Amino acid sequence: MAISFTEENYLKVIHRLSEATSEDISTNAVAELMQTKAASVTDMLRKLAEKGWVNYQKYQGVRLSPAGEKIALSIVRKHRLWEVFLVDKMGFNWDEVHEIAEQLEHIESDDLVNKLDEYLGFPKTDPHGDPIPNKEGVLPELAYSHLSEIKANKTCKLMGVAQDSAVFLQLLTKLHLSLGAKLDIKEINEFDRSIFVSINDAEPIFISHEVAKNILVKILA
Amino acid sequence: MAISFTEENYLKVIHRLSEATSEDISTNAVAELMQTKAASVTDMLRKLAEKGWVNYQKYQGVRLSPAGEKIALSIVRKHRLWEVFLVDKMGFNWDEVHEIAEQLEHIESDDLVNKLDEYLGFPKTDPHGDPIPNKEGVLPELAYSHLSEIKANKTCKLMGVAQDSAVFLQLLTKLHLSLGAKLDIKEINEFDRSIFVSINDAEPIFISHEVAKNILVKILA
DNA sequence: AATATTTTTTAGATTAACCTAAAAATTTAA
DNA sequence: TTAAATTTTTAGGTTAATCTAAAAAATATT
Repeated sequence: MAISFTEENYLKVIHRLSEATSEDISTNAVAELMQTKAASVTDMLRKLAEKGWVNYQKYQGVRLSPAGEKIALSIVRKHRLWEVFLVDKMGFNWDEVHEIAEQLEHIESDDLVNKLDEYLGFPKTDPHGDPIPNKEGVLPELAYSHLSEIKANKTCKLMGVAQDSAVFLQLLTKLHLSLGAKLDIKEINEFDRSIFVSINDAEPIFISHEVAKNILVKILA
Repeated sequence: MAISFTEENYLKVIHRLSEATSEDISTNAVAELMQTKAASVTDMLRKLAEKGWVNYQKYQGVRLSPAGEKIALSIVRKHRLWEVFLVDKMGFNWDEVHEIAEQLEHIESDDLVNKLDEYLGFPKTDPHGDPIPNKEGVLPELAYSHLSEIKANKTCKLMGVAQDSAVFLQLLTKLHLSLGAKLDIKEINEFDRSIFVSINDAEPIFISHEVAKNILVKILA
């Protein structure tokens, strides 16, 4: 069935919200991420339900149907593969690729997506550490922790970020925090939960709790 | 000023029609290429004129303004660069790339286009031999002849095609006619202007006038 | 439990891009 | 040079996606 860019974006947003909770997604939550009004969302949810991509009962919130989930995952797959392309092949920085990938994710050609996947060497994650669904829509489950939850004196590896905003990513870059970096938690300050951390064995630096919350790591030791 | 995909497609079509003639372009000609009705075209031409991208007086036909020409050339540039990418990097055949490039040509990022250009080695032509405008919108002028106009006993090189349809390109592939092939015109048949031509010194084959009309060549000797 | 607040939906408009049918202008032909 | 044919435009509608304002339902508070 034909699908518009707008419909794809709604499914993507509902998918994103669903990852964070097992509850039904509220109209307002969708409206906020779609940068539109609740009334517009109501209209669209009815339409998506008619097409069989979401389960929606008025006043009850919405969730993706299996068909809708499949579409959402294919968009996520395309978005993340294009991000890898933009960084690895085009030489963009990780904070520059989101908007372009938002456009590229709507290009329709299964053949192209799979060729791109192969060309990039079947990457498992995008430049922000987010997992890339495979051809069948299966998301590799990467159980990472938030840096803010790690105990002092632990060593871990920076595997991803919980936020793609350019300002956040640019801050990480300024702090020399990039994917794969080795992080030694030297000290956690009780006052505001800020931490001192050594990046790749360099002099420890100071990181706010807010930043640490958005950094995903794998514990090494 | 903001521009929609549809507006971009209209400008592209007007540009294409303008290349073939110095006359103003008729509403019907645009309608046919846009696969829409003349009434819709009239509406759009008025809008494009308001935005300053075309010069249009009712009943007088349309032509691109310098601003419109600039936009059209940037779309052509993107379309052709993406075609090179699809063939050279993704491994598509030349008859498979048009539809995908029709989508990719609307991706908006000057930065990406210029990085892509560099990544591809600043190609001068696309996989069909069509010239690629440079960053400034300047089209390298490639003065090619139609194979149908070449005299017997001449040698030439296949530089491009005058048509991108998949059926035509697939036929060329079956006949072993690909970009760069050396063509020796052995004989032109008076009956229907079909020709016998040897491709890369192989046994001469028979080619219809209709095919020859759509093949662009550079005369070697 | 009744009321107040918040959330969501409905009702009615708007805009872009399209359509059909009819009218007007232009071009072609007798 | 008038009439016929064609092309183009106008007039009036449709659909998708949005909006505002008001009504209805759900949730929270006293």
